[in-house]
Amino acid sequence: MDRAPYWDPPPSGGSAPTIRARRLDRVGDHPLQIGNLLSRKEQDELLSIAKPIKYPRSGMTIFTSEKEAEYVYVIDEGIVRISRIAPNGQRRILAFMVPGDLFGMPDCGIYVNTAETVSATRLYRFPWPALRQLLAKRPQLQEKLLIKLAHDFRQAQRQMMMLGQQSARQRLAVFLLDFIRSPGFFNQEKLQLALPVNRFDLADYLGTTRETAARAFARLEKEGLIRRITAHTIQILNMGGLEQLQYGPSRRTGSA
Amino acid sequence: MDRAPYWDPPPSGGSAPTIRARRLDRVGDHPLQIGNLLSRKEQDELLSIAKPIKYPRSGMTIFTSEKEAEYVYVIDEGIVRISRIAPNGQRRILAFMVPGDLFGMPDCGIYVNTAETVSATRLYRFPWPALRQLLAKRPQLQEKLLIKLAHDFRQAQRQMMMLGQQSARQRLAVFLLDFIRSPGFFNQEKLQLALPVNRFDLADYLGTTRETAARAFARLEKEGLIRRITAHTIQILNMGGLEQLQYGPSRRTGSA
DNA sequence: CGCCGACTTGACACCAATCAAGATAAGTGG
DNA sequence: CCACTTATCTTGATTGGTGTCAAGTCGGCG
Repeated sequence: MDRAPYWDPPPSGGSAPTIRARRLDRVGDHPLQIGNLLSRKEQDELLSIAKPIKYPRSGMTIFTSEKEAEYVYVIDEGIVRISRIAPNGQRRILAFMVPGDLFGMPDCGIYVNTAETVSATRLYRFPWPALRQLLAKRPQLQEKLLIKLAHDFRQAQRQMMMLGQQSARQRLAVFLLDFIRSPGFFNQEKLQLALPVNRFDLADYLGTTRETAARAFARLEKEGLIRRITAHTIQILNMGGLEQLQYGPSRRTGSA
Repeated sequence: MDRAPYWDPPPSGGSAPTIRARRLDRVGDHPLQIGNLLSRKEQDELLSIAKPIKYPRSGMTIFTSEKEAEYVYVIDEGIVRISRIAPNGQRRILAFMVPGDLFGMPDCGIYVNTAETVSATRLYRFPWPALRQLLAKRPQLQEKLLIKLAHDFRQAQRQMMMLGQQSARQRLAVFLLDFIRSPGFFNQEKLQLALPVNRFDLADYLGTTRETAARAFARLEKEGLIRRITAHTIQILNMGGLEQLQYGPSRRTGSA
């Protein structure tokens, strides 16, 4: 609140990627950050009520929806998927969270989503009552939480835009570009992208199926935009072409 | 913050409809409310920096994306649509806002969405700097803003679920049910629903086209769930049937 | 080497976008 | 009040993307 004209400095990467960039230019040597907004003093205060938790493997459950919400979490290392089950039983991944992201905000005291690890993860756990007390004492800290929330809100809106109006191929291109912009996944020299998620998670995130996701990969490859080294290692052959895809025709026939 | 176990009392209707319910049980006689969270004292404080603005007709622009964000708004009366234009030129309506809703939060000092009136509207306009100052002084007020934001965030997530995984007919059913739960639109005795939005806006909100929306209406009518009196007046014949639709098969073939 | 999971590709059916035309309602001028 | 115009909504025919089912391929691990 001492930098932006009115309110909102960009909480993380400038171009608002859906997979938010992992920031390496941390303020101090402290590991705790929330979207790179915190001052050193705020980090210390937060650390005093936080407990570090480790999840050594992927596929571990951090919390499930409908359960009583006692904690809120901030990622220090690793990737977490936030998902929800539709009334008809389908799973939908709402977001992949990366270091610096905050999740687990309760609604009427319970979690509304489910959080699971996608890779080995280290995170900070905050008891709600203690965090609320701290926020009440520190309006600036609360304001930064608000900024972070507003940012995540816009990410969700962006995802809404994508889900409703583009073909699976276009959505895949946007997804790849988001990851490319995130340091830690993309090797600039080899032009290789390391996808940390499998096709199943990818499909549930893009709102499609594994088969269609695979076909979208195949088509991008046939068009010369990418090359599949392995299923999780993608070489980018034509970055501009990928970027142009999202400006392409609106037509998403046969699609919802 | 004196009612819920930890944090989050439901900001408006209990079942979190996408079109949030207009609350008639206001705290006092003051017209200003934000999701029915504010105490009388907070209302007074907010009113002291707010200016009432009238938009007498529908289709009027309140602000457009990319423009410098000077104000934030709270609806007192009427309906506002929040939209964004995709890179390919398609418009998408992200939400319909009703009385008690807050919108216009800037990102890095500019608006990211466009807001236009759907009907004649009366709203309160807050200059950002003054509002920020007030929030810094009143942590409880800021907390309520945060609650409101978290609620809207979950609405967006809910919309994401819907957009990605259901057929146009199912999405229309959910949309109708949301409006039915909102007092002011649904006549309990006649079982008639007054839709304030035209097919164009409806289609852009549901992520489909006018034609498909019309066909979805036609099919619901043929199935005996609703009856079209006029294009904007719908009689509900089988409420339970509508509700069952959202639990229906996950299949959204030919759909994204 | 063989099993097993994840990924990929093919065939088919279906929903929805598009193009086009018709029907209904609303607004306008005589 | 009625003809005309216009906007909005609706329906039909066609086309294409995608879900589903099924089979095949690739890679890891014991």
